[in-house]
Amino acid sequence: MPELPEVETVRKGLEPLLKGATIKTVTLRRTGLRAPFPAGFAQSLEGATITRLRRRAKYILADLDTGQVWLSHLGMSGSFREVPKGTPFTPETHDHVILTLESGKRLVFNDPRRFGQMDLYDRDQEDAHKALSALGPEPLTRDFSGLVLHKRLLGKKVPIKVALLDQRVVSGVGNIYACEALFRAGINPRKASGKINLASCDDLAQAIKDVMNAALKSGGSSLRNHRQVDGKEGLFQHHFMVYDHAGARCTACGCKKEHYIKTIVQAGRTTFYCPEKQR
DNA sequence: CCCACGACCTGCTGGC
DNA sequence: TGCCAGCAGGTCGTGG
Repeated sequence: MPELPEVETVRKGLEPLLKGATIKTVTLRRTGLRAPFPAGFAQSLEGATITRLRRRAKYILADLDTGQVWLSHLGMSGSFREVPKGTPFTPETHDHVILTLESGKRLVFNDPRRFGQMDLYDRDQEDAHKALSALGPEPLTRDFSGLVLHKRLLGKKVPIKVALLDQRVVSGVGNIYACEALFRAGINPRKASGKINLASCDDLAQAIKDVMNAALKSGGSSLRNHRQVDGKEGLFQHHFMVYDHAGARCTACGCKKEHYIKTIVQAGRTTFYCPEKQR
């Protein structure tokens, strides 16, 4: 469940549980996810108190009172769930990391595909962390605008859809919101990113902000039964205009002609778009 | 540097 | 009904 709105929803869901919480024990049920857990991972978390929960791009960052930061990425299929105090706990399939807090509550990380990531680094070295150092601007801040996007796309030949998935261009956008934003901005996903003029970049940057803000209000999108920390599902999937709508009549674009949402594959990912609106 | 492509995993769906 | 190819919200490394 992992683009910016989903990750931010997870962060918010974790906050009441984790902020100020002290980690009592950590159980690792395998040696790593996509990459091995860092040396001394469990021991470094044990006894630490979480002072703050942040998000950068699709990463959840937990500041510890030890000066370290606990980094998590959900990959394609990762999720956190809370197990209340006193509830008997037996691990389910793909429960890989279990934190028991001093409060008696538990936090479980489950990830069937194991594309997720967990790491630990020193807070004062944050700029040097490989996953974070090259990230582009946060789309929901003032650091991101049509002008900024335009500059970042200059000279690029990759299709705009592919550029939006590049976390160095703008961070936190994934396949769903790339498709939805391009639709809203009326931009053809195949268009060479370096050839998009400033006015269109303005539209696109605004579309990214709009669609992500709308998704955040709905608690993100829940595909394939994915749930948030509290067990509820996000609702934004009901507001998709193109994503997952292949073959459906395009109604949202407002033009009167009868036409349909098409798919193409770009950089190995399915792009959904309306050939009429996105010329 | 830039870009295309495969690899990493498991689970679900749709077509035969 | 059962089986299997194909596909899934992401990143990273390796080539040319």
